[in-house]
Amino acid sequence: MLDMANSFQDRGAQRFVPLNPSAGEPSAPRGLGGLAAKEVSYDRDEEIYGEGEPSEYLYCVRRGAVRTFKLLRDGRRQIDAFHLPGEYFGLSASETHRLSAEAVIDAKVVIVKRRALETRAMQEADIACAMWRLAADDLRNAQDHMLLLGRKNALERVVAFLLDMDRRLSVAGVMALPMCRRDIGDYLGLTLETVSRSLSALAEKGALSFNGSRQIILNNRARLQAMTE
Amino acid sequence: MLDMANSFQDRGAQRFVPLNPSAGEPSAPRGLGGLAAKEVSYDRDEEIYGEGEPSEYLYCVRRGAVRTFKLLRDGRRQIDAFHLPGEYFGLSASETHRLSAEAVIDAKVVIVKRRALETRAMQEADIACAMWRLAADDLRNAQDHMLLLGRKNALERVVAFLLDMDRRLSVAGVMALPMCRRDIGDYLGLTLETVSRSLSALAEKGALSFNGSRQIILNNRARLQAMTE
DNA sequence: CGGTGAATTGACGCTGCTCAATAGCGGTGG
DNA sequence: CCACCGCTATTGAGCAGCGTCAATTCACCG
Repeated sequence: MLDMANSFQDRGAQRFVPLNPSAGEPSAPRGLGGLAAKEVSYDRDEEIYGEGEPSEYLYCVRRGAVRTFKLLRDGRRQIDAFHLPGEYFGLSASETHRLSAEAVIDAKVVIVKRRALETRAMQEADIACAMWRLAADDLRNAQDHMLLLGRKNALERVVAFLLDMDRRLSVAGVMALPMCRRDIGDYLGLTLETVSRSLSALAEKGALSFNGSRQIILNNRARLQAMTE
Repeated sequence: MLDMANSFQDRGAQRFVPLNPSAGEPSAPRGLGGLAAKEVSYDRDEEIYGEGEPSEYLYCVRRGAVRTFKLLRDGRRQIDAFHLPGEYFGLSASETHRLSAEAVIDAKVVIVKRRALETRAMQEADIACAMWRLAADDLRNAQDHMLLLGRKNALERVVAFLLDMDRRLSVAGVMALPMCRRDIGDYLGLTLETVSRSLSALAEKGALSFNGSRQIILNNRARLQAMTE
């Protein structure tokens, strides 16, 4: 069960709040505060929900990766966030989704009925506080990302992305990106070509090493960090 | 007192959630859920709080306008949001502010101690839900703004800004902008010159009329709306 | 009126986009 | 096992939209 002891303390990224700490159960995990949960699988590029649809669940990524995004009528896409194992998404305060969600690669997610969550939240302040924290964590990420989209140049954006992904999914110093260059571009407000060129430039400078186009090793995190501030 | 009856219904923008519906009281308004509140005044461009400082209050704009923003080391600025009368800001889930806040013009704000709010929230789910809604509304705005910053061109950005401001502060079809072109640019991820040029182009096309550089009348809202979708 | 900060407008240049060609990589089947 | 195919990524050339720098002009206030 979700640890509520410090609901108001600064606790860092949401992914460290386990939906189901006794992980590994195949299906019907106990879920948030004992609420019924269900596991669902999605294929690569499969839609999880669409913008405008009723918002019925809170989702937690178990395996794979998910992108949430918005589209303009002519097809321009802005990816809001990538959601990796352990992270929550899809809980909206409005009745309908304000974003669409798709699996970046084959993914498993755990879902909890929003209605049940809200009912519990009206009774138990702990649950309501946890929901507040989820929204607040998303908001913080969004604020950082607005600075990136509004004021950083291409290289700074790519470096920020790499450092974020490195922190969230590196194993033994190697990150295996689940998403393609177009996804990265649509997240960073760039084209896939500009992303590719920026990565090549960083590799050229020795700031990173490739192990195939999606496996990347950062060679000097502190120096990269200084490039985005 | 904040209406809690429909805490989980889709209720639109946060500014319609009155902190103190019996407005007009000069000082010490009753505030959120009966919590002690205090009124504070700030001069134009005065700092309300800085990024990194402890987050101690929830703020509600009573008069004037407030900008919240982030800075890069070299001075590039991204304005996160403008906060107009009736709107809340400054409540962070973390212990420290992730944004800075300044008065755009002379402003009065009502403040409520965060500690008191959180104490109440742990007891009353209503309060916690209201806090969730505040964060969720901010998040929704941030998501829309990321699409704007990442994928819209200069003209589309300026049109989106005008429609938003028109909705939030127009009186009898006329909006009196409290902020300068630089503020608008830093909000839209543009330079002040590009903002000025876009406004001139719109006036040239007859889409809007000026009454001095900061008083603007939109002439065809539906057509403008179609330009940003 | 005159002064000061804000806004407009112009000329020019650069960053990142567009369009296009090529190279790499992973999966599939002969 | 390797040849092939399709998708992804890289790289190049040219261009355009927005930024930069600079010169006026405008609006507000003493």
